[in-house]
Amino acid sequence: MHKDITIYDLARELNLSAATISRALKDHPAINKNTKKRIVEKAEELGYRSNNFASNLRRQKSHTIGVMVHELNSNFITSVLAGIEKVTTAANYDLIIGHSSELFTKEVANAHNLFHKRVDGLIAALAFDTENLDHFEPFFERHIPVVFFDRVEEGSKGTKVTIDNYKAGYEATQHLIEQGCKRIVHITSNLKRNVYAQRYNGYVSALKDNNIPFDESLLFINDLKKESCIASANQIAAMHPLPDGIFTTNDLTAALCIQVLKEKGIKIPEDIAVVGFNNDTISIIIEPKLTTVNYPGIDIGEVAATYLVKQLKGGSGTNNTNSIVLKSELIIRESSLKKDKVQK
Amino acid sequence: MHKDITIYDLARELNLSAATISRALKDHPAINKNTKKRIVEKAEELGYRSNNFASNLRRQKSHTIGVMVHELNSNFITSVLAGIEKVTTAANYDLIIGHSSELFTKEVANAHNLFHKRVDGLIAALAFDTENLDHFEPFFERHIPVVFFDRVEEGSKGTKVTIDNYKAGYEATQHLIEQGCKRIVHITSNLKRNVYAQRYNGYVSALKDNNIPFDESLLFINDLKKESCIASANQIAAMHPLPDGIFTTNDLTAALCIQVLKEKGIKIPEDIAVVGFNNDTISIIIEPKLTTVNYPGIDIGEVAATYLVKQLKGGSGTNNTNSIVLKSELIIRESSLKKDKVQK
DNA sequence: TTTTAAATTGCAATCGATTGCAGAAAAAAT
DNA sequence: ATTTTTTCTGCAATCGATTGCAATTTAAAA
Repeated sequence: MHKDITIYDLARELNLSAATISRALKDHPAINKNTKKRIVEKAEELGYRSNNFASNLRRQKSHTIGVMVHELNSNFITSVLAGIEKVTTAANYDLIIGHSSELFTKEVANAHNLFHKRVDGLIAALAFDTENLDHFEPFFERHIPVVFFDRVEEGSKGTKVTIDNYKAGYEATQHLIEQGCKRIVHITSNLKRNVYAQRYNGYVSALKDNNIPFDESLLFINDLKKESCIASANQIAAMHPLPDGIFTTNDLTAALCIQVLKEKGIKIPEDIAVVGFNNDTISIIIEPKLTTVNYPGIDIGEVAATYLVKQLKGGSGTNNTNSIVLKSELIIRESSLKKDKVQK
Repeated sequence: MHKDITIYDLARELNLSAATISRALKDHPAINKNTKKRIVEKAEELGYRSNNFASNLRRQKSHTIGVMVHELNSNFITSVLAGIEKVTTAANYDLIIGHSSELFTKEVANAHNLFHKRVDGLIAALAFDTENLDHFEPFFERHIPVVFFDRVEEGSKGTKVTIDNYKAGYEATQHLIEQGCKRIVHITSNLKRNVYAQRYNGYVSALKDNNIPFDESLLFINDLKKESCIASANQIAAMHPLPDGIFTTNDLTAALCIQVLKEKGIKIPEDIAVVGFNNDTISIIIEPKLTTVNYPGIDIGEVAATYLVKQLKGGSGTNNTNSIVLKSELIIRESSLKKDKVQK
């Protein structure tokens, strides 16, 4: 059985004090260069690994950032994680990732767990059915900085990093209108979630600005699960007159709609033009390729992490309630082009 | 600023010793029931949270399991994670997830990090281009149990949880042959990785058993990146005579092939039947829907975690080199059905 | 009532790294 | 040669929970 080497072992070997070892290993300026070198070499030789628990206990810092996401299986989320990782790695923070599978209860459990783990800061996107932010209170109380992204609660404490979902929704709808659509379905979800609410608002505004009356029967709100989306698609296919455009709040929904509608002999985009949201992989697999809103996950992650790290290092006022809005863009592909031909 | 409550605070409040508090909170049998109740209530009241660092330091255990995966954005991996999570949560272990983005260097860094974090055990799938397992040596040396899944190194130490990739490859190929295919392409990757090698072996065996000569020009080995797969698909489309079947080692590759081939006017499955691997979401989005091998991620995760937890609790010999093989199955959809009509 | 056994609780050391302060040694200034 | 600085190192307490062993109290047995 391997025995772990501690700074005391190194101290004994080198006839120095543990204090000196400790300082040398963190490159403390007060330690002589030669001494430092000897220590580092010895540590290497004996395979020393510092004990985080001891260090964290003493310093009352975990040097760890908690990340709470609702799912892992989307381009968007993995991109966000990549962005976060890039920044936190550079800043020498560790990550603990918890995912809620879109369940409020699990989100609460994750929050408790990360709190218990004493993360120094938190980056979080809310679950689908999160009803309140009570589980974040312990963090707020102790001034542990929290940065929300994507799914955000408007009035809450903490920093928020989002895109302009209103604008994205407006542009998607406007694009459909420009393609000649007059009866545009919007499939979305729980309007309590900011992302859906704002995209919806954008959709409504675009209609209004183009003098198209809002028709409640064209609004579909479901839980975005596969079965629900297929059901919605079937409903749409059965409508008279048929809608001529669909704007969905994510790509899988759009893809499923396209699939169902095509099976019923409805032509995409000729009969119905479709616009999704997120720019996931399936948007280029589905046929026709999906017009969608590119949601820049990497940037979101980087910005959120950068901001959090800044707060952690700066030790500044942590209860500031900033909002950071990044740019998104409509990517136009075949699924919505009624008029122009696609540029290959 | 909130001050953290410690067992000493509780001890003072209740006129007890810290030892008693500690024991009561972990439900030690030697503590009187009433005392226990008082302590638990007080802890609740004051918002006590135990300090993991102190506990881990003292017990020399992190009560944490490290998970190393190559990617997060596949059905398979997220299913595995779900399976792992289910088991470890029940057994009261925490998880730290590291993903290598398929990079050997990052896998090494993750291993070091998890080692440094002193995980009690490890569950890992190798990265695409992992060349050796030296980075796992520190775990082996210290008898920290390691369970590999999916991407595995045949002769290595540690437990391995896989499916019978040979059989899966054989069945996929056999299915294509039964559909009348004679010139079957296999698109795969680095044959040093067990999963690819075994599927390839299954493919070769099935050909042999059906007296179809192996044709090297039908074997495509690439890095499975989007561009490479598209390139391969283009090559395939240009072949004379055209192949009549394709068996790919993952679903995205299959989907991209279908897309490219369809664009060239090649009919799927009439001209070329296609079988993928994994049963990712895109397999039902692509048109025609993709025949594929269902890779039971949840089961893999559960089995791997269960085995690891057993080792951790049991404290048994940890260097045993077991192999666990789970069942997989071919899911037949439209993309490969040349003969029979699809059952809707 | 005394003795023995069982049930509770406390003492004190331990895990390993960190850090304020003091002290020693070396270098620079007078 | 002495004083003043500067550089470097060590002492010892601290972070909070755990646990072997001893001590005390209470219950059961004799």
